[in-house]
Amino acid sequence: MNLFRAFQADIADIIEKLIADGDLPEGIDYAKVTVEPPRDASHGDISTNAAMILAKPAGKSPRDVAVMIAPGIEALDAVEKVDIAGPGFINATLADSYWHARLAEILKTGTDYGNSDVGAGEKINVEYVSANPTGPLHVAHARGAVVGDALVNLLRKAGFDVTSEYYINDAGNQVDQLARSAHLRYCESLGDDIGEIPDGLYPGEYMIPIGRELADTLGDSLKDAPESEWIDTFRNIAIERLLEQIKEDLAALGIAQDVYTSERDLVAAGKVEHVQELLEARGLIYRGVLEPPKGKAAPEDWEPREQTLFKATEFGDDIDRPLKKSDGSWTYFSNDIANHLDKFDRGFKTMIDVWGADHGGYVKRMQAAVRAVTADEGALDVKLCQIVHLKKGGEPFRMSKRAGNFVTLRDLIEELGENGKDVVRFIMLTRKNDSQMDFDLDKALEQSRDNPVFYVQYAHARCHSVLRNAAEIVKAGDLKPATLAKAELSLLSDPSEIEIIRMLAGWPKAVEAAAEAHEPHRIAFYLNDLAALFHGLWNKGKDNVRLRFIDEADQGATRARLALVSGVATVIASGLQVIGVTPLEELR
RNA sequence: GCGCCCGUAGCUCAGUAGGAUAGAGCACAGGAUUCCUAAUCCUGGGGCCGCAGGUUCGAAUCCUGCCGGGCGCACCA
Repeated sequence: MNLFRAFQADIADIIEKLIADGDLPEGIDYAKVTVEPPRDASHGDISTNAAMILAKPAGKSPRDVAVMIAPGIEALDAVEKVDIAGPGFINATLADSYWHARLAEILKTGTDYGNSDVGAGEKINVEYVSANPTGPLHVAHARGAVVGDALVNLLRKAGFDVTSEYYINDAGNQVDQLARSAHLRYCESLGDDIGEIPDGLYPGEYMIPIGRELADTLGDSLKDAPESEWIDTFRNIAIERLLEQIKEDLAALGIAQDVYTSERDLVAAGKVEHVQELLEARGLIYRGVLEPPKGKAAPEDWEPREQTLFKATEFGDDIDRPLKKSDGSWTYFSNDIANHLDKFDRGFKTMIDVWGADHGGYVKRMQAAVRAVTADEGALDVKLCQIVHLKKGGEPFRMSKRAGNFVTLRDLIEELGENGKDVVRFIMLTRKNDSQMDFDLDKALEQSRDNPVFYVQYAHARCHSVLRNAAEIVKAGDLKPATLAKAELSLLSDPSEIEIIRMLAGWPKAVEAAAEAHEPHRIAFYLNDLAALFHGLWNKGKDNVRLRFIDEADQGATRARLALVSGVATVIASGLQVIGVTPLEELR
């Protein structure tokens, strides 16, 4: 349970009572009343803006309103003291016993701590990666993959019913070029000298084994045959093989989407026509000619052409958008509308797409289309992931012979060694998605404060190290969280101990806030802060023997502190689960 | 030329859906190991939150206009 939400409900009750008693006007709006942790810990544990929100409609000063509300808060069991401060904040300090109860709750709940029901089982679709099946994944895809996958975990923890999805762009010109590339490699495998790979085809060496397989299974009969005789087969096989590779790459990051939707299947099933009918029926389609783009970006071959256009401008886009190419075939945009309508038809009113920043110009029109086609019942949120600059020792990093100039995802993970998956996943979440990011391979492997992956893992390992060492004093069976929860937790009274429990108890709120904002990076930052607090407490034990976790002379205090340590380990593990990183119990 | 994103300490970045005296790491200057991993911690200096207006009890956060950087700009995917 998010404790701030609980207090918010308490305060709502207090306000209702004041209304009933005639102290506050009937029908006063207190929806904007919030309960939050104060920025400055010296202001107590929880803080509400209630008095400032209610002052104006109540026709009183914030202070007067605060004076009315404060006694009700003070009467709550958990509250030790209440202050009115600043412009009208009501601050409450909670009793230590309240925090002890939270710690016990954490230990009993385990890594499920932080699970929430704010999602209320609402269905959400998260589409991510969706890379064209024309080559292996590269680093740019890795960020979107991690952000998408962590977002899925996060939303699930917050109580949403999440489906993760990959949209396969297996229709259109580029997969025909893929088929031709495969045919070229097929000919090569049969002994032809193919020379330079022509412009527009895929030159990567990853096409070679596909050509060989086609030669092995199909023989040489299609070598000089007209394209129409082989293109379907070649395209299908090539897509299938590359999709297998992509899935392997994703698996190396610990990712496997629930649903793979094929663009080609959607088209074949007539979904695009369905989109057209729907938009037609709503009067959102017309034949027209677009203005040429202004300024220097105008293409030289531009000429006025009549096209089938969607009235995207009615939904906030800058210009109306073509649904059909000048040759009458569907645009990618049309197919993608069908993709989103299909998701809506499957029951997803909230859809999230994770895209690369180079698709930024596409956001408005897709959101416009989703609104149009769902009659405003569906909503699309797009998370744009900015560029990742890969570095090594401060210098730009390039390698890869496999895929032209790009570093593949596989290269990246291999370069990072046995914990490559965990390192990539954590580092990719150390920036918010729309900030550019430098990813330094050397730093990512460094064992120092500067490397957040290590720093958090170290805190977790340190907890377990303490618990291992404690086994010499406390019976192993008594080290289980459920048993530690029954320790005399009131012995945890030092401010720095309470401070850590306060941080741990803030975990559910952190989860809810991150989930509602669709921002998984917040989890990584929370964990870094928690780790810092724990390392700090650990070191305080150097000067102050009383703060050491293990005290051979005092079994009771030791058990209480071990409960705290176990709670820290639990919450770190819970957070790492969201990020998709395996918590380590030992580092070496 | 238009649209989107970004602009916070010397550097890299957070800033909890508008809250109180704007934070962290790195770097820099000091300090802490008879003691659960010093792989860590503590202390210090450092800021016109790009600029200028506006909205209100209150703005780094919301609105408008500029400045600077990135991305994208019929029918490609």
